[in-house]
Amino acid sequence: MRIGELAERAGTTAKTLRFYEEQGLLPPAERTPSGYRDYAPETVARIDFVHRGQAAGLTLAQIRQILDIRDGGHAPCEHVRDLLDARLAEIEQQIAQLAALRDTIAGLRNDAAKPDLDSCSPDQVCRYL
Amino acid sequence: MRIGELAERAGTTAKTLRFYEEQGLLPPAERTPSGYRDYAPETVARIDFVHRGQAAGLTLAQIRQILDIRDGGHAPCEHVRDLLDARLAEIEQQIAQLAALRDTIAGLRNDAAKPDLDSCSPDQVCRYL
DNA sequence: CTTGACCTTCCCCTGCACTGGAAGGTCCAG
DNA sequence: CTGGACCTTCCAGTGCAGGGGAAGGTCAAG
Repeated sequence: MRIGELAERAGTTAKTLRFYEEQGLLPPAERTPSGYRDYAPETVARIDFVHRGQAAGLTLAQIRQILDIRDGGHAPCEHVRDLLDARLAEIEQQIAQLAALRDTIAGLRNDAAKPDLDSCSPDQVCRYL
Repeated sequence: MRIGELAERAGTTAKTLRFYEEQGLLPPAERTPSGYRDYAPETVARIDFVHRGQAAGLTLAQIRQILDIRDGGHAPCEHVRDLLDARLAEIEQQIAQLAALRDTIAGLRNDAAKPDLDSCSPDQVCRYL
């Protein structure tokens, strides 16, 4: 299978697949005599795994780590569990930060709606901020 | 006031202030005869405004728009209100996406804890993903 | 007179995950 | 044999908000 077909089957682009190879997410592809990359059908599953990892919010570098462990013949379970736990903690923190930001902005927005603040003071940039 | 002092007073770095000038957030500074930038004390307030805008999650480009309007002699209130409203909507969406991602990951993590999945299947990369 | 702190411009680098485009090679149908 | 679809490598850029560091000018203290 050539790179274009693989890309289509895996729902991505040829450009991205070359990038993945460069980043070590895909092993260097076999080549036809004329130099075209030639992929085994199973490669689709590997790309799907990359996509699932991305859907879980992992970076390509983290996904690469998992694949490296697996390619080394080991089970990456513990590592993956740690990564997922770390992501969970990060996400909770991000949500908390965004919630705080939302409250801040909502407060600014509210203050601005007060009737006694109808005029903009000329010596400040903006009464909203 | 020279750039180093201004940076310290405003809680930032000289490098960043030159960057802000380049980006149009600060007007081109006055220069001493020897070419040093020379700032009026009020400049601190402008930089503080930039920081408040950032704290509200606005990009430098958006903050620049506000400053441009104000520098043009108009009140940027409506524009700022629209920006804040847009930010609020964005934040809500980001929170919702993160919450969904959190649930996804927590689900994966949970599945992995099931006792009947103790062994990693050798034909998949990882049972967690 | 020299040292050291400060300033100037200039260009490149960071992280993340790609994307665009140029110049050229290959393959198959008509 | 020609056209077009596909492939190759390599270089460069995207967005965001700066940071690093070189090469050189300026200023006040000792």
